[in-house]
Amino acid sequence: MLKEERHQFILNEVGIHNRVLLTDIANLLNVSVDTIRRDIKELHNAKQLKKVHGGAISLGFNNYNPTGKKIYSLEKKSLIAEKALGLIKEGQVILLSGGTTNLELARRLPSRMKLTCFTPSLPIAVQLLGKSNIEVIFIGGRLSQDSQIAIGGSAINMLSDIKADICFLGTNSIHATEGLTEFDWEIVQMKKAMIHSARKVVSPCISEKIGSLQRYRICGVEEIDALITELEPWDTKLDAFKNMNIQLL
Amino acid sequence: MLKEERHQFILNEVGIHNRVLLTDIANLLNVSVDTIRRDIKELHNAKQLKKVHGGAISLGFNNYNPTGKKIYSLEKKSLIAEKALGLIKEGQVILLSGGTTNLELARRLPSRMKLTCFTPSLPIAVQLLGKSNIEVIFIGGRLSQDSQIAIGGSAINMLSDIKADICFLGTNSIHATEGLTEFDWEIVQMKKAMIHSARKVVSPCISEKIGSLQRYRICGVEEIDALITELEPWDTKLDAFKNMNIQLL
DNA sequence: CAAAATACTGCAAAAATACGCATATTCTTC
DNA sequence: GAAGAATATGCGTATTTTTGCAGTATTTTG
Repeated sequence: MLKEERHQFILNEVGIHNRVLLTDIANLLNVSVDTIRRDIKELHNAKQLKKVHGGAISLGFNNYNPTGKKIYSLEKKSLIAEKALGLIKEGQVILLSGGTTNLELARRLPSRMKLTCFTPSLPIAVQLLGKSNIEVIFIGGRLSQDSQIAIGGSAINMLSDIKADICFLGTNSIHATEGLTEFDWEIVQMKKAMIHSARKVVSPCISEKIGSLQRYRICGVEEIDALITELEPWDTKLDAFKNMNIQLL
Repeated sequence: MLKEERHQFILNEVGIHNRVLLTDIANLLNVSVDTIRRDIKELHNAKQLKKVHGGAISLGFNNYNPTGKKIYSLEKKSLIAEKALGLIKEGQVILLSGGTTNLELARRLPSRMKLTCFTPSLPIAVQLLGKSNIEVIFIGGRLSQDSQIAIGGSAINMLSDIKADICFLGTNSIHATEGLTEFDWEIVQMKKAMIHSARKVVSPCISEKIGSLQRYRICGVEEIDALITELEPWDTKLDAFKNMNIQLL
């Protein structure tokens, strides 16, 4: 492995987690701690990150994201993505809908776990293609310009041939009694199809979206198996979902 | 093997994998490491890649530059793309295979002409999605990591439902008597299917690729309707194709 | 404060590189 | 064509870079 590659890897990790541990990287890349230490020292001198005792941290966390609001949302999505990772097991077939939360999840999929991923989302496919351990299958069809996912009969048709282990179904709105709703009719059709193409449906959803309502209905809350939010399990926002035979993470 | 060929090969590898190891390339091409070292040094000075200890890495690896892939042979490819544009008419359905030349073509598609584009190529789809006048339909399927296009039965199946007006079929090698050939078997199957999915097949091809030969055959030269190169029509390299009932641009 | 974890230093082996030079190949020029 | 120039390639050797290891110093933590 080239030194340059290690540098890229470290910077990427720092970019995602905002911090890295010396020993973790050394284990991950199968090189000695000293090597990583030297790498981090170089990157520190090049002002690409900040060296600290035991590892390194991102130096531009506040500088990179100008609006404090967005950081917050991104942090939530990171949290959700990390929780979602725990549901995935080696060798599984997973189905990823579009959305930024799922994109965060895709970025974090571990690079040593063999997986098969189906997705109709262009940005997610691009992200996943960068990982050599993941077999990516794109659900083809007409591409929607604003959501960047494939829609239409052809895509739904392709979905009908799939039975994935888990579907991560990003959603715009979730409501305890009204269920999951969407703004776009075509996307609703896609998501309905995706639900039928997986044994287990998990919905990653930041708390802002809880309780909101859109024009069209995808399904009831009882049709999904788990809801992942950034909240702690005892948060009152989740009360409405608590006796609904649905896993809350 | 010519030096230019090696340079192309190296740049291609870097383009695909973002990195190359000196020793790998030397083994692959059966030349000494010194030769490759010198090649990489030249390419480094020409700012086509970045030389590092042990190999080389892509220039745009860490800068977030999704569009500016690589500038290799760009002028030639631009010329070809411009010529290809002349074949496209308002309202047509076009089918674009993968490859950097087609990517250039996609980038140049006029933003006022209504078009429907089918493609199995991830980067091309991303490019086209930016243009609001174009309806993009992605040919889904298993994504090949190297070529970033969808391959396999599912993709070929989807192609069988299409009859486009023109197919722009990028090719790795074209030979007057041996026809179009490819390195990868799966991609050959895709391209065969694409030929059958269009009324007219046009092959954009930079002159370096003329006369070269790969492992597997896609089709004979007589099966394509036009060949677009960056050369002038009277160039002697094209002599072999001149009495073959094929349009030369 | 003491134990554990982490950092630094010097060193040696291995790998990669630079350089000079001999040989082979290609390109000119006549 | 053929001689000569220019370029490209491969090999041996000296030099530099990288990397892991061991010993010692420093920081963290309970």
